[in-house]
Amino acid sequence: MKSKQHEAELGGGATKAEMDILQVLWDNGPSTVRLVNDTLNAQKKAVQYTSTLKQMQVMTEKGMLLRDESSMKHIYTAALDEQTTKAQLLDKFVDTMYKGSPSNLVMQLLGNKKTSQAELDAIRALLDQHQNEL
Amino acid sequence: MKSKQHEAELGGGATKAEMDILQVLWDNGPSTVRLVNDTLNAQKKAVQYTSTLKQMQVMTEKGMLLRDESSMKHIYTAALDEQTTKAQLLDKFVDTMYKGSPSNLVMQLLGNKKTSQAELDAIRALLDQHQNEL
DNA sequence: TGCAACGTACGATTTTATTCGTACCTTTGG
DNA sequence: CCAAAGGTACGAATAAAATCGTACGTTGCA
Repeated sequence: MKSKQHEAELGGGATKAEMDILQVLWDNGPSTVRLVNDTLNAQKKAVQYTSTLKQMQVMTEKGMLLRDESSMKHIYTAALDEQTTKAQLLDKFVDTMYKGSPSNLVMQLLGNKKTSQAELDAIRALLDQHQNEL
Repeated sequence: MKSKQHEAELGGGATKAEMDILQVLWDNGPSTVRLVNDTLNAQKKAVQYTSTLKQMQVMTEKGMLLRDESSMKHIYTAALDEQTTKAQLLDKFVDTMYKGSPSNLVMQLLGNKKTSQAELDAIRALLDQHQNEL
């Protein structure tokens, strides 16, 4: 017996290297390892082709990626879409950092010097819009 | 030559175990390893005293914690306060997950089923209040 | 046809992060 | 005085994440 093998992960996991790969797949759509690796390297992340390959194979085993092996050049796709995944991660972030309270996070955001006035206006607009949709 | 020894970390780091310890220190103020360890165990995290000790020693080396060794029972303090640290982590989170745009994060929050109406109201109130303070 | 280019599989290594065991020092009560 | 309780130091064992090297199969084309 192992400990937990896998089970679609995410919601709990996704390491830095994994997120980098997921982001490329979300941005480019279904891709080959070659494309993902080239993209990563173009982004300043020096990494060997086989490292990316291995990483993606592992992610596939974990259920984070789906693989079409009908042709020799396997095509990978992120199992979950960007929004769903990020919503889960944000949720976890809010839980651990802000005791599960989104408003606490916003409070932090407001006090953050780096949040520009334009951003604040945008946030307010979003809130207004959301209000109207109810 | 190593690779980078340390340099006050944070802004880049802080693993799960480290965050747990920091949170205890923020909640309780300067504490002994004993108190931190007891707190962690009370919180369901079963961990040996020496594990917590070692972890805190490593964190001290990294500059994340400050240690007063004037008495035999060393007293540890988080090097950075809670708000500052969390602001940095939030900043990083927004950068990597929302291309640096806080409003994108809020958009996600609004679409998140788990964000209650009460939370939304609270967020609006915060925004109004913030507006008035300008 | 034969070889260079390009792919995948996979074991092994390296690097971090975590957890502990053991040795040894200090304080305190009987 | 000395043993028990409670501290710190530190090497080492585990676990988890990330990176590569090497072996080997497939395809295109000179």
